[in-house]
Amino acid sequence: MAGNNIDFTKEIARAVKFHRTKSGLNQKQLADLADVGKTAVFDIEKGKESVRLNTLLKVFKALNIKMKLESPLMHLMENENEKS
Amino acid sequence: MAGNNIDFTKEIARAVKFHRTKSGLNQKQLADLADVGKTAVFDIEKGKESVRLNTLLKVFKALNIKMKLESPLMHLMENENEKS
DNA sequence: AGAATTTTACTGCTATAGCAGTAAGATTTT
DNA sequence: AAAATCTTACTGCTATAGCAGTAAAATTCT
Repeated sequence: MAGNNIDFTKEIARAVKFHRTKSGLNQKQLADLADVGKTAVFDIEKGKESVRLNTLLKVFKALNIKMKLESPLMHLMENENEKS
Repeated sequence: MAGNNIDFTKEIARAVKFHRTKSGLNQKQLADLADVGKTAVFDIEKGKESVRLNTLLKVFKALNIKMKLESPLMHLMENENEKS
C-alpha cells in the first residue's frame, strides 16, 4: 500500500506551500527561482507522488528546505573502515 | 547548480546499498520486495537524480528508511490555528 | 582454477513528468 | 463592485523513467 507515501507527499505539499507563502512568492515566482515550470510547483503542492526527485530538490533548494534520511541502522553507515 | 542535489542522491545511493546488503538482499530481491523493477534499484544505487519520488519511497519503505524535511521555519508549520 | 551468483549495462517499449500556453476560478486589492 | 493578481486546470508536445528481457562483467563460492 502507498498510504505512507501519500502521507509524505502531503507533508511535502504542505511544507512547500507554507515556505513559499512565508517567502512572499507566488507559484510562478517560485518556479522561476527554482528553475522548474509552474506546473511542477502546482503538482508538488497538490501532493503528486510521482514527481521527480531532482525537480523536488530544486524547489526545496529555492525554499531552503533540506531532506534527511533516517533509519535504525543509518548511524552505522559512516564507519566504513572495515577490512577482512 | 545541481551540486547539492547530486550530493544528496549520492547519499541516497549509499544508504540504499548499505541497507540492502545489511538486509541480505540482492538488487532483484529488493526490487520485488519494493514492487519496482530491478532497473529502478540499480539506478537509485547509481545515484540517479531523476528518479521518481514514489519509486524511491517504495524502496525506502522496503528498507525501513524514512525521509524527513528540515528547515529553519519548519517548526512554525504545526501551529496553523490562526485567524485574522 | 571453474561454477554460481550478482551486478552492470544495454535493448525496445509504454506510460507519464514536465514544459509553455491558455483560460477559467478564486482570491485579494483599490 | 470592479480590477488586478493568483491559483487551478486543461491542452499538445517532447523527453525520459521504468519495465522485462538479455547478456556481459564482476564478484563470490566451492
